[in-house]
Amino acid sequence: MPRMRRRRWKGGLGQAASPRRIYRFVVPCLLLLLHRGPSHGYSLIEELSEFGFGESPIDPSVVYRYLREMEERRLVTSTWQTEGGGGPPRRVYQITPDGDQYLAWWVRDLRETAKVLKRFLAAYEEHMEEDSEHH
Amino acid sequence: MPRMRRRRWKGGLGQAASPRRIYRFVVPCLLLLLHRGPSHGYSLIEELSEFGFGESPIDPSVVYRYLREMEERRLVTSTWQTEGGGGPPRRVYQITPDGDQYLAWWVRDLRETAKVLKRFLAAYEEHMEEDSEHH
DNA sequence: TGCAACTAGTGGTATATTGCATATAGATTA
DNA sequence: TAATCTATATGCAATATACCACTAGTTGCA
Repeated sequence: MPRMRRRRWKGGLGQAASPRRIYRFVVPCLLLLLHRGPSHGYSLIEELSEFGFGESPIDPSVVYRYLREMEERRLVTSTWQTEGGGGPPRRVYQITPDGDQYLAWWVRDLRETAKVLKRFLAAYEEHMEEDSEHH
Repeated sequence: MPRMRRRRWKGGLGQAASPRRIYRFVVPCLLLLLHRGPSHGYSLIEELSEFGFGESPIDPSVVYRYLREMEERRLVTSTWQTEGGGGPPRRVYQITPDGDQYLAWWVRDLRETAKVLKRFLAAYEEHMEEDSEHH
């Protein structure tokens, strides 16, 4: 995969950055990918596009950092894989039971976040309708 | 309203903090409230609970600071209101056309964010179903 | 009179998160 | 052999956010 171009993060201004609008959203994405099966950093970065990190790609350094952090916290374990597909050695990550639990916690939190968002958008639409009635 | 107790913000760990999981989410909330009509800081803080800032209340200083920032950027204007309901003077904010546009931009972005979230949660559920089938 | 709620701030510190630049190195291909 | 792809990092600075402490004045009530 060719080197991805990164977009500068701008708080509220400029272009949309939807997946990045949520704090640490990469973390549950990585955990879900790993729940589906062991994988290594570089491949995870590609797989992340599934969750919207395609349009505004995430910096690889962020991914590698989170993976190391998760390993420290025992959410994942890793082993080096040298032989096999060729290419430089890869660090292959695997999710742990702690990681499973943490993922479940994230899902609960994101469901709440989704509700909050939905409520806001509904309030916006409702207000705008009323507003246009007495234009 | 009695003084609100604040909960400590913890990146990913600990209790949920759903509305705060979204970057600067207070900003569009304030703009929507002001789009419904002029209001002052203290009252806006209370009204924010409508958007989920009730369970994990936001620090008033954050709100006041955003209001000033928005005024600098001409998204809102303010006037002092001394007479009327009594009590100390209030700075009453009103949204500008620029503020309207900015709110609309936010809504577009949040709709994207909502989609991303929905996609993630769907992927989680789908995977978990499959997973439990070959338990 | 004194306290609580109303109202609007400022200042400062600590921590989190991200973005960018850069280093390193094996493998493949032109 | 040079470029490019694969792969994994680290360090640093900019930005964001949270939280705490403090000031300062008004009104109403027990």
